[in-house]
Amino acid sequence: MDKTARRLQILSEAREVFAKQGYHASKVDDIVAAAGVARGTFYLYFQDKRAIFEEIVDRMLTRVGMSIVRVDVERPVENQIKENIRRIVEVLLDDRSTTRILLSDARGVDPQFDRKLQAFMEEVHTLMQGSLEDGQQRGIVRPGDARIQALFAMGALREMLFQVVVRGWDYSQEAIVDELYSFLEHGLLRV
Amino acid sequence: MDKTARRLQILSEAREVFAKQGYHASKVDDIVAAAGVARGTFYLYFQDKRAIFEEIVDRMLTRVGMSIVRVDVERPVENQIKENIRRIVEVLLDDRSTTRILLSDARGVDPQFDRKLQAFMEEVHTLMQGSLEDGQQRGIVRPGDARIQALFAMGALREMLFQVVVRGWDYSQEAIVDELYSFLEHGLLRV
Amino acid sequence: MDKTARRLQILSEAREVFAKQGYHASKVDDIVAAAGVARGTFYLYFQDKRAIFEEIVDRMLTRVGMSIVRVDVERPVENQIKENIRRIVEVLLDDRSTTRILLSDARGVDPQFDRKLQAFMEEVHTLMQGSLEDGQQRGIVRPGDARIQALFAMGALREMLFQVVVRGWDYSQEAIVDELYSFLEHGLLRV
Amino acid sequence: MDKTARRLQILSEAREVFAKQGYHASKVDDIVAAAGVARGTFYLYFQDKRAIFEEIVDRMLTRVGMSIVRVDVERPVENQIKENIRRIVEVLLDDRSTTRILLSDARGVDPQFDRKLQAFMEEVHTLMQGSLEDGQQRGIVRPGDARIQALFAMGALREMLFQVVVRGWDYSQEAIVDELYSFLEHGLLRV
DNA sequence: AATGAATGAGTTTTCATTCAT
DNA sequence: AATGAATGAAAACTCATTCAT
Repeated sequence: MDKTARRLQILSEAREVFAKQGYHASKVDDIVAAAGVARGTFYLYFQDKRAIFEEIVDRMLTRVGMSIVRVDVERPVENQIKENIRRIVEVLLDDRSTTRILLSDARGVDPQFDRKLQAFMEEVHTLMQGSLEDGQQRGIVRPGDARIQALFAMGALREMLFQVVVRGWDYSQEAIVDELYSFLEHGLLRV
Repeated sequence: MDKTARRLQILSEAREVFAKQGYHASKVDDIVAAAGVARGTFYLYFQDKRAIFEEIVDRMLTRVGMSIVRVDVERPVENQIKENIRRIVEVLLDDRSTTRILLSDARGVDPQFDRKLQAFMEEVHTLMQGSLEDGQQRGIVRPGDARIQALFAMGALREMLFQVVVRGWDYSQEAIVDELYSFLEHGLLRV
Repeated sequence: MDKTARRLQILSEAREVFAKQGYHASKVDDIVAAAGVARGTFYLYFQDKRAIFEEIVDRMLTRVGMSIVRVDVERPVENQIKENIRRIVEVLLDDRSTTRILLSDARGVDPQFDRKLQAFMEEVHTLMQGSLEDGQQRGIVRPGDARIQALFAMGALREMLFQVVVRGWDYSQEAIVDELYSFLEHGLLRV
Repeated sequence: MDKTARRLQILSEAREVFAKQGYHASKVDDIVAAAGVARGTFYLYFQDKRAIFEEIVDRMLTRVGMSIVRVDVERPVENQIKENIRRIVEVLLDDRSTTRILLSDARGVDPQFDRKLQAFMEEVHTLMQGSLEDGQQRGIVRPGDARIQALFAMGALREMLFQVVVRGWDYSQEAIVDELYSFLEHGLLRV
């Protein structure tokens, strides 16, 4: 087994351990036991427990970040928004363990890590807010505080994914996207 | 200082410590230092670190739980929903430290605690889902999967409170309720 | 046993352990076993192993430093030099364990510690060199490179104390001082 | 590269590493990195870390030992003493890295090694003491405790070499020998 | 009731050494 | 002979909890 494969293997086992027990309850011993390697081997590939956790999360953040495409206001916006949601959901569902980590151990690992995560969320939020403001000018998005609109959309998505990934709700990617989009479209009250 | 007062004082200081640093980063030392009592004294009033954390959260969960009033389908529903949101937000904003704890250390304290928190959220969720289903039958709530509608509403509220309480966004209780209600009412796309 | 006493006790036991085994071979476990306390207790009083070692050495360096009195060139110099040697020897023989540490583990503990020790030795050296240069001007000290003269004197003293303290040579303080002084006075060849 | 050359190369690189960082701070990793060989290769040539260190020191001790010539009391003694000093200094300055090791990591590597070093020093010391006692009988050396005279001479030499090799003082071999000899001849006080 | 010194189980981390390739 | 991945024993250090005063 070459270095890269071994590294990925440990990373992958660590992901499962973190997903199952959470960051603090996961001991390096649990990880190496899961990976079937000696304790020292772990430190051959990763600086420490925090580093491997960070790498797991970073990889996912990068993938999520890349899945988001800036909305082109020259073209129809609705579909682009829906596509963005679809891609984000796809990436997150593709690696449910990491998504579980992301949604559960979001805070409390350590202050520096908290800041990094917050920065990412703010970046996504800003991106989304921009799209919504564009949409408002073009009359596609309802007027109002776009910052909050973006926030609510993220909250709804987050909660949905949490249920699916952590609680095991059985919804397909398409169903999730449709439900979310429909919610964003009409709200829930008829009035 | 009598027993009850001393107990509350430690509880209160612990709340601040947990709110600021999170559960794991908060050491019993930090708590007793903040409360100005000896380490041993802490254990006269609380079983252990987990117990005081749980009590802080439990009290809040109880208050939130009590603030929710079952929607009476015989009377106009909209206002009752809005009132429920208003009361929940009021309770949560009234004790921002605990709310911060609730929204940050949601998981990872220990498996038993995680389950308790989950149970509460599910209870609220079920309650809300019931109201929405009532509303759907009475034509007030848009048709659709009420379970998901409830979820989205909770996610939006949760995210909003997180920003206000953790990130320091400056919104009044009234503004929060209005924004949320308006979002629930119309969604964000105009279409 | 109050905090100060306990601290001193651990310090004292650590001194013996370091003196007997050297810094690197001395484990924190050895120290706490010698002191008859639990491992955690050690860390209650000292930051870490390096800190207690440094404190032991620092205390001695301070005492040695204070035992050195600047030579007053207005008064007869010989006696003052002899008195300085006497006092240094007295301090060092008074705590043979620490002296053993000082002469054995002089280097290799860690770079920062090495620098501190070197700085002290240079200070003593400079002081001595100054005295010798005064002495040369007053015709009491043989002409020559005072820097080297000071160095040789220190080397001779160091070696003598090493034998007495580490190898167990049986010389009284007075004998040591006399032998050293006599050596400084006449050298060893008759020519 | 044949076995002997490879062995010498590793030995030589290890010497530099030990000289720079001291025994304990030098990791096998540092040595193999410096030598440009794989970790396993190191163990093909040397039993363990202690063995290579010991060999480096042993070689030097052998050379120093061989450089010392027993003083022939039938011939003029002074020159023979000076020649001995000269040769010792020559050998030690010829390999400054090892000399640095010898003067710095004098103790603390491990008990057995400490004993070996001590044995060597005692041998040299005994040799020198013998010469001085001869010299005393022939009226060339000042009367007194020859054991201590030998010790002081060694201390002075040791300190001088330490400054030159570790602190970088710039003295030629000849200057070192002259200064030391002159010190041994007259001491430093005029009286 | 209160104190705070003491405890020691539990974790992380390092690094000399081995061994399959 | 050489490699370097893997090993695991050995240390250091933390901190929730206890208990004698």
